[in-house]
Amino acid sequence: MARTVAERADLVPVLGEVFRTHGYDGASLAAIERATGLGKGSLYHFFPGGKEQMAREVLDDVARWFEANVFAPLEHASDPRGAIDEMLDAVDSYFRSGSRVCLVGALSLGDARDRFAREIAGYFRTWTAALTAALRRLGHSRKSALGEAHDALATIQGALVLARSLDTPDLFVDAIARLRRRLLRAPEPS
Amino acid sequence: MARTVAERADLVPVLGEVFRTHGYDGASLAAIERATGLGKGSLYHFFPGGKEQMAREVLDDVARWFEANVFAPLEHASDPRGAIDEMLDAVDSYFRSGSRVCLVGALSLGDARDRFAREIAGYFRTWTAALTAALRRLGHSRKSALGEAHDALATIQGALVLARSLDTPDLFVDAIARLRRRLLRAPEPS
DNA sequence: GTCTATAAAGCGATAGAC
DNA sequence: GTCTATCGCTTTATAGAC
Repeated sequence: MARTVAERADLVPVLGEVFRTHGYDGASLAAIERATGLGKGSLYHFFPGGKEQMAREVLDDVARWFEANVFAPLEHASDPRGAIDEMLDAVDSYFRSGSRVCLVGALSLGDARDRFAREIAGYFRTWTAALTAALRRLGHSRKSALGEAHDALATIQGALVLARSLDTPDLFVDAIARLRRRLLRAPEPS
Repeated sequence: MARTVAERADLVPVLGEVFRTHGYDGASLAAIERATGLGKGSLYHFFPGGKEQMAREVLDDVARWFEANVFAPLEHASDPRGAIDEMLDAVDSYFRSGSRVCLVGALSLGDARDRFAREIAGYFRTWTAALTAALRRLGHSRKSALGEAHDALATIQGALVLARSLDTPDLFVDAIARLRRRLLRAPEPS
């Protein structure tokens, strides 16, 4: 990670990995210095707001990525089946087939949750809405679509926790495969 | 929480709530003193190993509770359907219908994960095995039972994350209701 | 068994030289 | 833009009086 002159743009992803693996409290400035190869001076030059600003920009970055690669397709694609398929591909690649943990989920526990409550809630709320819309277009009732969407998001989040806890990323891949079948099957007639 | 003489037995649950809500890093001794009403002197008298020992005993306590109230029934009850039903009731009441977070899940992220890797993995592994056994007796194939068990645990963990992130505990209750239907329906013929 | 005082280290953040 | 030095505070943990 040695560098001469840092650019803000490629700094944020590195920060993301630090918060992802250590959590907010655990991501000490010492760990951030180590990961970025920058001293406190440089870090505070880029992020005058300190650690909190760093985390906030990382969250923004994640939100933008999901907006572009997951939420927008779900809401606007002409083919809802294809959009859900793409969502699961994107999710699998984003979470590196289960060897990466969800940053938003990681920040949703402990004291960080209060600090970033709005951003965290927004992330899950937007995702739920987008997936619900796609499921409705697939023929689900309002209630059924919302339930399936909640279950899908819970499965993804929970499978990440399980995969990491049991140190078996494949568990996540399998869960995504089952989730794909579940989401793409025809809705039950109501 | 004011008290005159503390007893070790009713100290552990209080510690559990602190770790649950603040995470391991966030659970400072100051917060623990506040919650227990005890000074450092008393705390180190009961737990010479400090914070790590406190967390370890809390994890033990949780493991024992699940062993008695969830795992054992799943493995030995004559009626697997009834056992699964009881499991979901126990889970709902343990997690206070979604307003309580999973301690094991909370410790599975960040640096605490390395410290308690064995205990965390054991918790999820035992639960998976117990639920898989019940599902097999319900008629599922080995593969189908394992998949359903993983999905069920992921749904529970993920629904807790979602419920807390969106500050809507009911989301957890609904997820448990759907999970109940899913687990108790007849296995697909293979 | 409980307290206060204190040590030693780590924390986030700032100042100022270059 | 990057660094080092340093501040002030909090952290975990220990010592010793009661």
